[in-house]
Formats: sequence, C-alpha cells, structure tokens
Amino acid sequence: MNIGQASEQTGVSAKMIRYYESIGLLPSAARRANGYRDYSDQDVAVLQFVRRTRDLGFSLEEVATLLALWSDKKRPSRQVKRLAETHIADLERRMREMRAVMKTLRQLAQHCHGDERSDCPILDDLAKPRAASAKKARRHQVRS
Amino acid sequence: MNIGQASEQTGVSAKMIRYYESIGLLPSAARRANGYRDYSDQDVAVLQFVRRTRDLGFSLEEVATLLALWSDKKRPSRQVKRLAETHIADLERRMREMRAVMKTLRQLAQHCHGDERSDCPILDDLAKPRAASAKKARRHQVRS
DNA sequence: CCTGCACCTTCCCACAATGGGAAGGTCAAC
DNA sequence: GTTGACCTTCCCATTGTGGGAAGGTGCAGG
Repeated sequence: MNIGQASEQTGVSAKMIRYYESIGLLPSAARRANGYRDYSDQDVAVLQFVRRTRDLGFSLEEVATLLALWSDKKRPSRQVKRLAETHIADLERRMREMRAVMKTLRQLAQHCHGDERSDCPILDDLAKPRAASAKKARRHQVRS
Repeated sequence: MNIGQASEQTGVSAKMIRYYESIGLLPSAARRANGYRDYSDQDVAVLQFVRRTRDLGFSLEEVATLLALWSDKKRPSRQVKRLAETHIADLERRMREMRAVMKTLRQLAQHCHGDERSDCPILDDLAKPRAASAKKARRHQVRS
C-alpha cells in the first residue's frame, strides 16, 4: 500500500507519516523497487494507534512510550495506567487554569457596555498590574 | 530604567521584551548613550498590559489589537468586547474538547487493572480505529 | 589602575508538531 | 507519448519561549 492509501485509512497525513518515521517514532517503512514506501495492514494498525493517542492529547514522546508498552507483551498494565493518569491529571490542571481565566474574562466582558461609547472596563482592568495568576506551561494541546 | 528592572517589575523576561520590540508589538525602546534600552514607568505599564493579556491566553496578534484599541481613546467599546467574547468562545470550545477527551481517558483508565498483569484495556482500545473525534486546532494555550 | 562581576547588546539555535511548496522521479490510462 | 496523479527529498514558516555565545559597560573593591 502506498503512503497515500495509508494516510487515507488512518487520517494521518502523508507528511506526518514521513515525519514520524524521520524522528524514529515509527520504524523505517518498507520500500518498493521504485523507492515508494510500502505499508502493510500491520503498519496501518500502528498508524491508527498513533492517530488515536494523538487525538487524546498525548505528546509524540508519550506516544513513543505507549507504542513501546504496546509492543511489550509482558509489561505490567500498571505502567500504562500510570501514564494515562498522569495525562489525565495534566489535563485537569490545565482545565482548572482555563476555567479561572474564563471566569476573569467573563467578568471583564460583563462590565463592558459593548456599544458606541469608548470607555471600556476591559482595557482599564487589563492595564492594572495585579496578575491573573495563570503562568507557564504550554505543550500538550488537545487537537480540536 | 534598564531592561532588567523592567523585566522584574512586569514579570516579562528581558528576552521577551526584546522579542516583542523586534516584531513590532512594542515601539522601539529609548536608548541610553551606552546603547542600553531605557524604560519609563509608562513603558512598564504597557508591559504589564501585555503580560496580563498574555496570561489571559490572548495570542500576540490579539495583544497587538488590544494595545491598539487601548491607545485609541475614541474606539467604541463594542470592538473590545467582541474580541473578548470571541476569545471566551474559543476557550469554551477547547474546554468542551478537553472534557470529551478526559471522559474517554477516564473510561480507559478505569477498566485497566493497573497491576502486575500485562493485559491492558487501554492499549487494546487505543489500537481500535474508531477515532476520538477531536481534531485540529492548536494555537492559543493558557499559560499555566 | 586593574580585576571581577553583573549587567547590557546582538545573533543564532532549539523546541513541538504541522503545513506549504519546489524540484524531480514514476506509473497508469488514454 | 503525453497528461495527471502519485511518490521522493529538501527547505521554509509557524508560535512563543529559552539557552547560550561573543562582546561591550559600569561599578565596586583591592
């Protein structure tokens, strides 16, 4: 199967499939005589696994770990569960932060007339130094 | 005031202050005879504005817009409110997505023994093709 | 006066994960 | 044969941030 078919069947773009291979997340694909990559149903299954874990917001590094655990038939399920729970905790933390930010934003928006008048409590408030407590983090974003 | 002091007073790193200036988000800072950037209390206020809007998850592009609205004393407050509400809607969308993902993850984790046994419903499930419906988006992340 | 240290300057590199696109080879259908 | 849909590799851009090098400055203590 060509990369295009594999991409279509998994929803992972051809570009990304090549990229995943280049960074070692996936093993080097088999090649046809013409140099085209050749994918088996097995390979497609792996790509689907990657796709799904990515959709669940795991970083490529975490995906790599999950792939390793997946292929290691003897690893204790505890390891997998721990990874999932760490990820859940991370999502929870970020959601708490977002909730706090939204609360602030809603309050700001509420007090703004939002009409032709130029006075705007939103901007007035943004200019005040007392911070919104949210800081650093980034990384890991749920693909929407 | 040197860039270090300005950074300390605003919580914006010196690196970022220079970067914001380089991309035109901030006007070129005044310079001392020795070439050092020189910041006034006014400048510090602007940096605090930027810091706060960043903390609320606005992109640098949105920050630029807010800065422009801020300095335009005659703009209708409607414009500002619209921007804030768009941002709120965006956050709401992302939170919905995250909630869906967390629900899936919690279900997966729940069914996993998480002990010495090697069978793991999490991995089994990830290997199944039916997607988690979450896709694309990225950009905009609340700084935690 | 010299030395050291803390600060400033600019410049380049890296990151995560993805898309865009150029330049060129291949294959199948017509 | 030519056309068009593939495939290949390479390089570049994105967003926002940090790291670090190489060099200038300014002040304090000896």
